Amino acid sequence: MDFLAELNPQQQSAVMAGEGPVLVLAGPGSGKTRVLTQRIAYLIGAVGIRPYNILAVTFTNKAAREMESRVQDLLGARAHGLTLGTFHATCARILRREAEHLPFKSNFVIFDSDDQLGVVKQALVDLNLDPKRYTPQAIHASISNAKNDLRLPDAYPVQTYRDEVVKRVYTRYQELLLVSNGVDFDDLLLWTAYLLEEVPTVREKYARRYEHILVDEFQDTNLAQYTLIRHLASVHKNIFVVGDSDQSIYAWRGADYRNVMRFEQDYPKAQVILLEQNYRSMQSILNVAMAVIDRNPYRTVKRLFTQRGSGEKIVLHETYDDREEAVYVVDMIASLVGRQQARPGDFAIMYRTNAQSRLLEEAFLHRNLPYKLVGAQRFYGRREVKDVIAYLRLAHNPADEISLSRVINAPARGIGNKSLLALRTHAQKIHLSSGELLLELGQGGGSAHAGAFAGRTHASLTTFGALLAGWRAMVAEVPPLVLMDRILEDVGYRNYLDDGTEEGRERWGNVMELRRLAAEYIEHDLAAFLEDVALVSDQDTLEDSVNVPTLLTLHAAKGLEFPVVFIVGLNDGTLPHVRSFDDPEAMQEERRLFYVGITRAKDRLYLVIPLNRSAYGYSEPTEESRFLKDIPVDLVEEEGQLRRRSPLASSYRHDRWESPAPAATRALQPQYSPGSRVQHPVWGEGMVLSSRIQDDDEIVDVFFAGVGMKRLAASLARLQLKT
DNA sequence: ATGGACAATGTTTTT
DNA sequence: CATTGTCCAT
Repeated sequence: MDFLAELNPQQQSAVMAGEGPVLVLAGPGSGKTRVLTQRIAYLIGAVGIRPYNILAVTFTNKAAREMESRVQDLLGARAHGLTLGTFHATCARILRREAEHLPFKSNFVIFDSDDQLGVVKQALVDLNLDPKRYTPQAIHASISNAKNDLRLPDAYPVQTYRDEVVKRVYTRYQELLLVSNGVDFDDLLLWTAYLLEEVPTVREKYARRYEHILVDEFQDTNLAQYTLIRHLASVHKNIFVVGDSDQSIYAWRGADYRNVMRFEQDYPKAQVILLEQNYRSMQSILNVAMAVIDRNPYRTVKRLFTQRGSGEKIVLHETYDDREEAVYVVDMIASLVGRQQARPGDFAIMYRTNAQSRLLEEAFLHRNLPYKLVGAQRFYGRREVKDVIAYLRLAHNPADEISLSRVINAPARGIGNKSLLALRTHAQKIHLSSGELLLELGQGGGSAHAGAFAGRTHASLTTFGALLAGWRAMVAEVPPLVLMDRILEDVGYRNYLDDGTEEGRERWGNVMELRRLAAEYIEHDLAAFLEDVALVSDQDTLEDSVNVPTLLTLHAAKGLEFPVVFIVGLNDGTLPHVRSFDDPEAMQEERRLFYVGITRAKDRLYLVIPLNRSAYGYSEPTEESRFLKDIPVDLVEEEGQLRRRSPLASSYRHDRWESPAPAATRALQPQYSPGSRVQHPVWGEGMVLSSRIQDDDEIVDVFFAGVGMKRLAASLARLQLKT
């Protein structure tokens, strides 16, 4: 196969590795997607493995699509039958097929994060717990962590009283999901792992089928994912994983890069292949990246090198505040585009938190320049979009209580909280779900339950039930689009949204956008549409055909590359985020996040530091990101000196374990604290108002009676502390 | 049952 | 500050 000639020796040995487990440690830009796709092509084209017997898993749909199209390019129709998809989608498919072994039916719905929060709230209500004391988000995070660790409610470890509470909520939460015939994201993995573990016939079936398994972004797997892969590979043991611990940025979601080490333990005979050559970035960018990541302890050092050339210095730019930062970025882009040094689509602007996109968007809008923003919930999180999806979900699976309560009164049709509660109570009494009871009412079987509801309530419920029954009958007969149109028509959704205001028109526009997406599902049914909609990731919404700058979080940037990258908001508290300060592990992850951002850049990199940051409407001075201090000064070009910069590392040093802590150990402790009394040779006795360490000295503000406030350097002013 | 007004409360990252 | 939720008046 001639395509092998285009690979370097390491890539070749990965692509053509023989049977057995293989671990590929791939630095950024080292062509790992290429290796994965070429290996699939090699297995099919040269080894003669049937596509049907190969499984390749990724984390995002975008990555899956990318691989799919590259495999297509290499093999064309010969690739037909290959299983290639995200972890979640692959698991969903297995679960639908094997539902008979599971506590839900194969038309289960997938609850998104909003729904999940709703279920937690409901569980709190059911258990009479105060949501003020136990915030649903925090409880949900604990539940999610447990699931990622493969712990069902019964096995939830209880050490504190809070654990006890979480355990009860978790139990109720699972009950509620099952009643609705629903699963959450974590369940997709959890149930699949459980299925493969507990049902040997099923495990055998899949493990026999998948002669070769390939896993992308292996460092981001959690225990559930690791376990299910292990089971799937249990017969043939041909498991080929690609990852980079330095790019592990999802620990908060249960990902454990130690799975890389676990892999080496579980498969001691695994071949390990290191890909270090970078095909993406200029050397200057790689040097900065290495300077930053080398400060992390306990890592395999990778020497990133490229043949692309040394490249320009990285630009470090300070601005007065985040407003000005946004203006600077947009101006710079406009000017580079104006001078024809780059195309608008070459730029990406990356930030730590989503909230930071706002000022940037405003700056673009202000200059009337287009941009695109990565973020799915910007669309799928909209009320109107969620409503329409909920209608479809309800038609698909009437047991879905969450969707039911969402749409039963939107638009208002006289079924308020009271009526809904009555419906639920009565349904429970006769062992039906609310949706099933509604259907029964709608199909004319209403008289049997007439006594259960007040006249008006009964009428409204019956009317809605009849609508639902009509949609339900259509589900199997017509494409999703037709059903959707019928629903919109039946409930008068357009009138409900379009109130003549700009906002109303926009909302209806969003519904039409969803309609366009549904229109693509002709071959595939409603179930497929709902599943895809539930499993879209932020990255998936990225449209790369449009030639405009991209705004995205550092997390969303993983796996992407851009000619020119701006990383903004480089101050302590934002890039290492405050919430990571007291946790060394989290701190290391912040550093990796910065590293991921840096290594997205192909040609030029701009690091922007706002000296003041507005939070809650107020502007506050900030310190620059501590990570910047690790960048050797000769690698950067500084701009916008609004204040004296603290020195960057004077040269590149390889003392990875000697953390940049010397600054802290050398740092002086303040000798004077506010309120203490001091004696000055000239001004007499005074009281210390404040004191701070600056450079190598202590600066003390002292108030002297009859003299006023004086600012003194402790080393010069012969102050004496009075006891 | 519905909608408006005010209060509280909160900001990490997302399949 | 901006969103979200809760309470109250219609």
